[in-house]
Formats: sequence, structure tokens, C-alpha cells
Amino acid sequence: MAATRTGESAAAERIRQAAIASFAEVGYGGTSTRQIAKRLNMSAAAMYPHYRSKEELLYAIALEGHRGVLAAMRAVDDADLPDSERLRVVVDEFARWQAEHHELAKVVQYELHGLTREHYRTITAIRRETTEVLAEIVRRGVASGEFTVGAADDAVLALSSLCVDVCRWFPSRTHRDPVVLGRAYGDLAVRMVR
Amino acid sequence: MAATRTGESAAAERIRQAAIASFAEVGYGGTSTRQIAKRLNMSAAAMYPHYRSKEELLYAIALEGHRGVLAAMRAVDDADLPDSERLRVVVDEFARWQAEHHELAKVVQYELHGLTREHYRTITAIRRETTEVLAEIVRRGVASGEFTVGAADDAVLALSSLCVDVCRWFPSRTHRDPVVLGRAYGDLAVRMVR
DNA sequence: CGCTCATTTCTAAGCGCTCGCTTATGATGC
DNA sequence: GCATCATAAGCGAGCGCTTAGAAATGAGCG
Repeated sequence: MAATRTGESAAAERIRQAAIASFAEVGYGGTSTRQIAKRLNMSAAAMYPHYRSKEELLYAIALEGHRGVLAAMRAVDDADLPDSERLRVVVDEFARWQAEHHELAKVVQYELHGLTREHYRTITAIRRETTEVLAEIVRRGVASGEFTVGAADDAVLALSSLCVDVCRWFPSRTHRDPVVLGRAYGDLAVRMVR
Repeated sequence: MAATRTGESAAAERIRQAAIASFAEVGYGGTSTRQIAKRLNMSAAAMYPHYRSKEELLYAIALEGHRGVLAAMRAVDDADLPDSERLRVVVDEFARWQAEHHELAKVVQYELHGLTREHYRTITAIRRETTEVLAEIVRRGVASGEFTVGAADDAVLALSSLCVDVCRWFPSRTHRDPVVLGRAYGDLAVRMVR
């Protein structure tokens, strides 16, 4: 998980991790390049050979995060499963991912306002694919009659919200295990549509 | 709605509204006092007679928002209703509030990291009361047998997430009417626990 | 292996600008 | 005529980012 991306230096990876922690804690606008550097005991100028600007660093993080969650969901999505089981597995994975990567997820979900218009468009295209994974499952469940929920669109929206919001509060006093949380949310998701 | 608070000047109200819009758009850290002033065509110094610092402005907004949503939910909560109906009405109101006040809600949900430790504690105390409104309903529904959901705590968490997350995406291409959204989410909430 | 040399990545210094906030002072209204 | 609220001006600090040059790195070759 969060494996070093091919063709990038270890320093770039460390810079991204430090930026994720700071963006998640005090926001993109609340973080200075000097603060990120300080977490790594390096000078602020040292990150410029790796990322040409603070915005490009945010973009790299946003790409990493959005691709990560989409890949994770597609990896567990199995169209041969019964609709309910299929939904349970995917929501389980989605919620678990948000919990396991809650700092990265916070940046992914709440700090996109720092992106340029063009970068923002690239990112939202990936987001639509993520939603589409859920939408396809719900549509098929409704068509087959296994899901009885009326408004499929609203259900997809609600399922997304359920999972996305995890990164806002995780971990809490009562919930610190991403696996346990994933299972619970998978169950709740099925209850909501069946 | 968003009525002027008693004992405060109209200018203070206008400053708060401008700050809400900016905090929601680019975050607390991404907003400067000069930006807020510019929205009102006044000098940055003009807000200091009303709010002693940028943090105190955020705190005033956070208080307004948290008290608002708590009051709204308590106003519609009716313990005499059947458990399902009671939950539906409260979730309807919660989701609708997040949609109607989505800018204020964004600040309330995502920008609290800008608060001092002490102010943060005051705010989280109000948050707990809000969650408790939902928790009470779910607990009673489970106790009476009307709700069949197993883990009541997880359900409360999920219901909160459902509503809170509305402010992140509202309005969207498909959803621009808070009333319609509230009804849909009220139904989904009942499906989830019954 | 040891050596050279080009490339990459680091640091210290600092540029022009903006930050949150204060001060001194003029306008407004009970 | 006194308190309130606005302004312009500006303080010290920190901002994103660039530069100059030193140190580290890796490839090619004896």
C-alpha cells in the first residue's frame, strides 16, 4: 500500500507524505512550504527539484489518492457475485480505504480547491469513475429486483457520502479498526438498498 | 433563517457572511482578512472593532452553525412519534439544513482546525449534543424492536455521515432542492435501521 | 575496484509580496 | 460632545519561489 511510484525518488515520496500530514491537519492554505520542509528536517528549497510548486505537490497527492481508491474498489468488484454481496464487498473496501488512508483521504476530499482549474478537471474525471462503480452495482440490483430502493441515484449519493465522510472523523474513541468499520458499513449499505 | 443575532450590529453580521463564503470556498487558512474585507468593499481594519481576530471570527461562525443545526433538529424531534417517523423527520431536517446552509455547514464541518484548543472544546461539546439527538432515537427504536439494525452505534455514525457529507457536494447537477433531498435522505435513513 | 565528470539534489540567502494586526486620525450619529 | 466605526498607513513576520554554489550521486572506463 502507498507503494513508491515507479520512476520517482524516495525524496519525492517523503515530501508527499509530509505534505499529506500537514494538508490534512491544517489545510492546503494553512500549510507553508517551510512547514512541510521542517517535518523532514530539510530546507524549503529542497522540494522544488521534485515538485515545481506547492500546487503541483497537491496535484500529485490528489492523483495518488483518487487513483488509489478507484483501483482498490475495482480490484474487489466482482460482477459475478449476487448484487447484495457485490455491493457489500465494494462498500466495505471503500470505507476501509478511507479509514486506512484517512489523512490522504482528507486531502483528496476537502482540499481540491487549491488546484488549478485544469488539474481540478482531471481529478473530477477520476471521481466520476469511482461513483460509477457504485452506480453500476445499484442499477443492476434495482433492475434485477434484489434492491427495492426507489431512487437509485439518491442511494448512490448516500452510499458515497457514507464512505467519504469516514475520513473526516476517523479514528475516533469508538472506532480505530478499519477492517471492523468496513464490515459494519458494508452491512449498513446493503440494508439501505435491499 | 440566519437571523441577525440579538445585540450585534448589522456590520458584524455582514462580516460573518463574507467570511463564511470565503472560508467555504478556499478554507480558513486560504482566506486573508483583506479578502473578507474586499467582499464588503471595506478596509481590512474595519472588522477589528467587531471581531478581535480572524480566529474569533471563525469561532463566532462555528458557534452560529453548531447552535443552528442543533436547534433545528430539536425543533422537529417529537418523542411521541413512532420511532421510524421520528427518525425520518429528524434526518430530513438534518440533511435539509446542511443543504440550505451548505456554505456555513462547510465551515462548521471542515474548518475547525483553525480554532484555539479552548474554542475547539466548546464547539465539540455542541457536536456531541447533536449526535445525541440521533443516538437517542436509534436506541429507542432498537429497544422497542421497531429497528432491527444490530450495531446501534455504527448506525448513528452512518446517519450522521449521511447528513454531514451533504455540505461537501451540495448543490450538484442532479440535486438543487434541499426539501427534496431531505425527504429522500429521511427515507434512506429509515431503510438503513428498520 | 578506484577515478573522473556530468548530473542531480541539497543549503543559505534573499526577492518581492502578502500576512494578521495595530496605530493615528477623521467621519458619523445618539 | 462623547462613543462608535470607519479609514489610510504601516509594523514585523512569514509567504511562495528563485538564485548561487556546495555536496552527493551514478555512469563509463582503466
